[in-house]
Amino acid sequence: MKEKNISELVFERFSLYHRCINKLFHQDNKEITDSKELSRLLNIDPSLIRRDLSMIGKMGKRGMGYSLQSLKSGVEEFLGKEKSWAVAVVGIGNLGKAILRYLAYSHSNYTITALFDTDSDKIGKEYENILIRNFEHIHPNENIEMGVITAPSSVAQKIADKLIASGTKAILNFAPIKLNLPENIFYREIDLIRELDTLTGMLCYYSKD
Amino acid sequence: MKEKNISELVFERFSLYHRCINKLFHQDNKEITDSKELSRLLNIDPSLIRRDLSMIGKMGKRGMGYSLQSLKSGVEEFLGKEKSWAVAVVGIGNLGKAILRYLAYSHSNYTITALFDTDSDKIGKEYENILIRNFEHIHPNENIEMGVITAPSSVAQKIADKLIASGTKAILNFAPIKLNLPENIFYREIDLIRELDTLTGMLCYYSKD
DNA sequence: TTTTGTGAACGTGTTCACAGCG
DNA sequence: CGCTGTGAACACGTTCACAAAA
Repeated sequence: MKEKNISELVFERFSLYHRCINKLFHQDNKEITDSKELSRLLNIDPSLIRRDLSMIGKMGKRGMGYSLQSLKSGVEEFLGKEKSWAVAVVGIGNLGKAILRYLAYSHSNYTITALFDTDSDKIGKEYENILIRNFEHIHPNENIEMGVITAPSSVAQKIADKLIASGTKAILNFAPIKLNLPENIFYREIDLIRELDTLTGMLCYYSKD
Repeated sequence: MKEKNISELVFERFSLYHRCINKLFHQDNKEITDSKELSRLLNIDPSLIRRDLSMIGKMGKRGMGYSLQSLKSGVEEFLGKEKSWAVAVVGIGNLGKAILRYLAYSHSNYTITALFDTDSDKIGKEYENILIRNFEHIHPNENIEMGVITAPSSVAQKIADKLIASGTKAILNFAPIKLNLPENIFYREIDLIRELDTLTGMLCYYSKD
């Protein structure tokens, strides 16, 4: 695909860098930072931070650190934060509403442009001034850039297929089921039970004897 | 702490194994499976599955595969699924409600035993027959085994401190902020913006040229 | 001197390949 | 023979340690 392969872990950390840099710059009114400070704030090894940041160009000045101004713009360019992304939420239960409201009120670069559901009781209603539509009618050229699936597992695959048919290239799935997706779709999943199971598993294993 | 260190990744996969084994056993009424079948269903390399499963004892029969019955009980014991875990949810907004209802209706081994909030408008109300209490009054001996923080970042640290003071040993945090926690607390976090940022970052990076 | 940027070392997690057992 | 269980090889991610630059 491209010159250098970058792992998902790097993008995840960049999201943390982005949040941290913004806090230092806008809240604390700082002008510069260094890998040691970021390390302390994020609990990430300073040399890993330097390695990550060096991927977006030689951002730092030796002996000085990083200019927050230029670091911010570098990171924002890398993460695509200079543009607003059109997000569709499919499944307007409590979780869908939580995400909708969260994105609506925290000023992020994500804009909910469409809501869908499978439930005819919900279809036709509005939520936060956005009409809830039948997910069967997701049509091509919707310009959905990211789809968030918050519907039950039983319909998750159908929803994913519809989204992909409409041109969506990235999916965040909260349904606890393995989706069959083409290779070129970017995909992440969040699975509440898996998180809880991981915690209890560790509790059990590391607590006895 | 113990004889062999097991990575979080292993516990995460065991959660997937658990779900998959239950489907094969109870839904498909199968009696046996093998690493190849599990691999196909979960997209995990069969030798990794065998390695994982071998951690809970020699579960399989060479030439045959695994008895779903005994695999199920082995996995459930490993993940602590034989007992019910007392979960408190702190922050009863849409997200807290989503989790509460999800856990209430999907029969899992997690039971919400307490709800807390910081907002006096919500305190005193009930949700799904559970009283919402002031998080300041989380008291010792609550017997909260896991705490789920769905409150805003600004109060997340205070909540974590209260939970830990009451004896909670595991925390799942949805607030996008680094918590300071003692070493002996098991911790996971879910960060919506980080997930979206990771997707957009990959979209940007791998789509141009 | 301070802090970056990065090759090299290290550690962790996954896959290979096959011996061992049913 | 078929499939598990597992050492050995490999791949990937992180940390070390230091030369280079401000």
